[in-house]
Amino acid sequence: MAVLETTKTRAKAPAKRAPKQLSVELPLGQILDGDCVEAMRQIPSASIDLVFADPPYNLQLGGDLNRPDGSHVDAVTDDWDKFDTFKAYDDFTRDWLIEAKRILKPDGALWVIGSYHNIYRVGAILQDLGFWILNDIVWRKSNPMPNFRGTRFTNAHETLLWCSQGEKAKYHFNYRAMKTLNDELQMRSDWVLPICNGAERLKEGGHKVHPTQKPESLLYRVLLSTTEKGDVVLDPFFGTGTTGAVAKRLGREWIGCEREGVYRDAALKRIEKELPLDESALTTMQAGRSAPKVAFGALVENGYIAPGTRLFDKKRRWTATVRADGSLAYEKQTGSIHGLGKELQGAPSCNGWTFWHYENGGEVKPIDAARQLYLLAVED
Amino acid sequence: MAVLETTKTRAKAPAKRAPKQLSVELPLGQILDGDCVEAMRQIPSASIDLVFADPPYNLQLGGDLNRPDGSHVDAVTDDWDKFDTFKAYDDFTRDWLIEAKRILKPDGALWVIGSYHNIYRVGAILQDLGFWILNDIVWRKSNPMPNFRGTRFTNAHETLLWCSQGEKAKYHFNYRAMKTLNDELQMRSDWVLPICNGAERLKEGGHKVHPTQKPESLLYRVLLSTTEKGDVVLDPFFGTGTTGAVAKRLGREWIGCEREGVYRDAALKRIEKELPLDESALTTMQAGRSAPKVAFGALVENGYIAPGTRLFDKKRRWTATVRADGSLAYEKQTGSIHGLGKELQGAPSCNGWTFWHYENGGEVKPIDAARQLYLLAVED
DNA sequence: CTATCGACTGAATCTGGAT
DNA sequence: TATCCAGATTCAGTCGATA
Repeated sequence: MAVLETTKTRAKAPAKRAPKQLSVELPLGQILDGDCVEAMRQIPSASIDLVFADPPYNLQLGGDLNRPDGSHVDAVTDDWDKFDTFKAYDDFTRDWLIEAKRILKPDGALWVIGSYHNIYRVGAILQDLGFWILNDIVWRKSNPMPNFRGTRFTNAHETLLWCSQGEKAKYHFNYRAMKTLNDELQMRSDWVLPICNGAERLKEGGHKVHPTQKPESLLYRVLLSTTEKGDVVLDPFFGTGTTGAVAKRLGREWIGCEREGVYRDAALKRIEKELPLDESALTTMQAGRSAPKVAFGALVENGYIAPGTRLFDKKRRWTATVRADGSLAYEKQTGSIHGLGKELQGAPSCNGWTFWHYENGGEVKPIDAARQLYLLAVED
Repeated sequence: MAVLETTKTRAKAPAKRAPKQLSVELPLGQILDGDCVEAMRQIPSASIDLVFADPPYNLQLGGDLNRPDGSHVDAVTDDWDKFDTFKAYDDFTRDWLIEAKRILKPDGALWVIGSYHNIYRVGAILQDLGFWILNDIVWRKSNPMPNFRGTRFTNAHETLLWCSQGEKAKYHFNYRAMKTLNDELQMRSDWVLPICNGAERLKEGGHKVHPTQKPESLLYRVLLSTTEKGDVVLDPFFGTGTTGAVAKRLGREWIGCEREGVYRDAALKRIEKELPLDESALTTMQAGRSAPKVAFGALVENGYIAPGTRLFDKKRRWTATVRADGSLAYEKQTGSIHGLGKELQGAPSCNGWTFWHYENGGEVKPIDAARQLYLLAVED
């Protein structure tokens, strides 16, 4: 058993919310054998940063399914995916969600993935348990299996739910990292990713080891968006360990629960081979991630904006003067770049970085341009 | 009140399932005043082909929200979207779903649209009531409102559930029309459509009449995919009548329920102005809609494949002869293009159109190529 | 007449730390 | 718990005015 210091410095996690210097033993980098509810009972309360769950889908497939060319579709018919009634599936779902909620930190988060067969039940139950849905994410499959019989729309997506511990609970979202990943546009709730096949798909003797292996790109985005380096991620339905593999690569700690020995063996072998990204790659992500909190005063201190500089709004309705401490003065009013802009406009809020402009070499630029220059210099 | 003959000839509806020559009075082309559950009680059982419902989402919004430029976001704050608890919302949902199920024909279908705030509750409840989810459809908005605070993923989609009356119930799906609409690819479960704005958005004195008016393109696809001309469509949350307008355009009958007089008035005015597509346009759709069950015999009859032509599989394991009635002969075996292909391969099924090939001008082509030529000629 | 620019808007569960 | 205040934050599209 590894020993984990659960208290970490995290941007949005105030010290009062985190357990104080509580050393707890967590089975990091291990796959717990047996039923996931039993396994999770071994985990201390409020010790996990993220739970990612890919529970059985409760697929109610009828007879065999064949493609138009006669070949057989290898459907999910494993015993672990059989539930007699909605009631049985609901009970099962409630049980594991209750344990997941207990082991999560107050600012931890839950992800669940499912299809229309089960996700509506899972979603309603987790809301009943107090989880607060932050987004539902659509994984739009770029290469889904067609509907061979032409009886319905091609089932081309699956759904993920991202939840905090409750309505008022804190949570972590790496907004910048996601925006960067999406070519400087906000990341949307629909993600286009291919299904897991090719070299990534684990096979044994020509057959896929697990019927519903998830693509690593999916876990990559989940972990990058809602965890920090060093966070502990638990997957109650570990399967062949996609969560563990990506966690290891991204420098996150992981714990799995899995009943099937075949899956556990395959997962351990797979994760063993996985190499963590080196520090520099992770740091680059970190830089993209953390908010560039620059005080305007820092620009003045460092000579990017000289005291006495005249700042004005786009329409030059107001012209203010920069003071040595980084505050602005307009007639008798003074304040921060944000506060003064807000006052003058009578607006509920104002982003001073884009509101105020200055002249530089005959060019008019928002002061945000100076901030960018400063950031570039500081990051080197 | 109009009088409707509920028995119609419909491809997949066997006579035994439809009520026998039962004449019932339905308020076609009318908006029923008042609560939708009360209103639906006036509708006879098993008389409606399709229910499309856009219920309140129970958004549970907090305080005000401003855009980064300081402008105010006009949120949905109407009373009709306010529920005290999940329990209250669930009760409301169960009530209208029970009535919807009663008035639907045995082979009728239900569509519901919602967001993550409500759709998981709606989905679980309709499953509990025996509705059978056929697909969940993701409406991916091409122009959603951004997440102004950078706190979550852009909420860029809404979800629709398409359900039959039960696991074994029949339903209608215009596979061909959807495939045609999607450039000859199977229509997928994710639809990219813009939100409703511009000239389509109903306004009164510069303000939107309804806060959540749905785009007509969405209803167009719903009605075209799962109803026939002349079907009766009921919308329990009629609002400003998008369902009615599109139904009228597509030659479907419609019934609405709506409590708010302002919405009712706007809807009636709007639908009044709507013009039905003329018969020829609808017939063209009809042609696209019904399965292109081109009998292989028709190709033979019309000279696209001559009797006596030798057909063979790709690997030329078998070579069969086309007979005058469109059947094939291989040694002592005969059968349809599909049946014989299946027999020879010992496969559970076979698509004869792609299995069998013929030579034409030195080129080897699947007989599906001949079918395409035939379809092109017939459609003119 | 066209091109450009600015204002406006859409089902949104939309901050956080210090006092 | 309530209040205050510093700081951070938007995409696609329509429409009308201006050049």
